[in-house]
Amino acid sequence: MEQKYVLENPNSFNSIHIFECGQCFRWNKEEDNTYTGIFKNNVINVKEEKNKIIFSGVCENDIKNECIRYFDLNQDYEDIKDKLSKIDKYLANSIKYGEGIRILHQELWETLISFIISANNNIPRIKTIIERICKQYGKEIDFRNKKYYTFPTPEELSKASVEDFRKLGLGFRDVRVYETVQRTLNKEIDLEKLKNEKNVDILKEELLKVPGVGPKVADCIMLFSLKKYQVFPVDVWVRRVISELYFENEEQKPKTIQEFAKKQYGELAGLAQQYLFYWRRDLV
DNA sequence: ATGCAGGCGCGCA
DNA sequence: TGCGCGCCTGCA
Repeated sequence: MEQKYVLENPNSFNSIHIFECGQCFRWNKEEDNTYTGIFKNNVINVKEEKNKIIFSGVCENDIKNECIRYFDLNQDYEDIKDKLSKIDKYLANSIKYGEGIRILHQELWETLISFIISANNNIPRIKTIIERICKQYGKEIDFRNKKYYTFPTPEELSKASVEDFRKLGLGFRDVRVYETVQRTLNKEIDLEKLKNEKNVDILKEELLKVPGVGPKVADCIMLFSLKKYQVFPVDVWVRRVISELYFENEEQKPKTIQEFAKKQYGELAGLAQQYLFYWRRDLV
């Protein structure tokens, strides 16, 4: 049965900015320019109308609570943008460009596997691979005469062999994902412990032990799932944009970029990263 | 066709 | 500790 939640007078909410800024892989644009996506066991359609956002879909629990958490609706993005815009004109400019960005609160397990798959990969292919995994191992949910598939739990994914992953197109990431599933099942990787770890340095150290998780992937997981707004993932685009804007286009090392970001943007560096990334990647 | 895409893991100094 | 290199795959 379909549920509905209407957010009145939203601020800082733009579907394109949110779903196309590179943080998520399972939201797709519909013919009518709304977006439909799936998180946990929820299939949600997001529709923007004048002065309101309409969330509708099939939800295990209360759709309002699910959306408030997932879309970070209790966070004051106007305040965040004000603070960041004062830092420098480049950031202010990119914030104007991606004013409706929000950092989604995505499930740790899905984020972990998705970003292991993202390594040395491109977004269309990442999305295709994830859809294949979900269709093969997730649970089916019907919504408006279409079938959607949940992201498989560790138990569900444990049915896949390395060869199965290879057939789904993971390439050399097959062993990494397989190993991660196994280690999660035997509790060598403890998802709950990771969720509860407050210290970002310890958290990163733990994430780096996971096969297929290097510095960049670990940062993405911390920002996109564990709400660590201070971490600043450095991918090729961020490296490019920071080098161009602040280092006279001289390509800097990731380490230099991170040190710079911490100094320049402080505790909200991760948010700054999203605005800069979205702005720069959209230029091409 | 060859290079490249939101890196990682390995081997070597 | 820090570097260089190879890697599945699909697409331009």
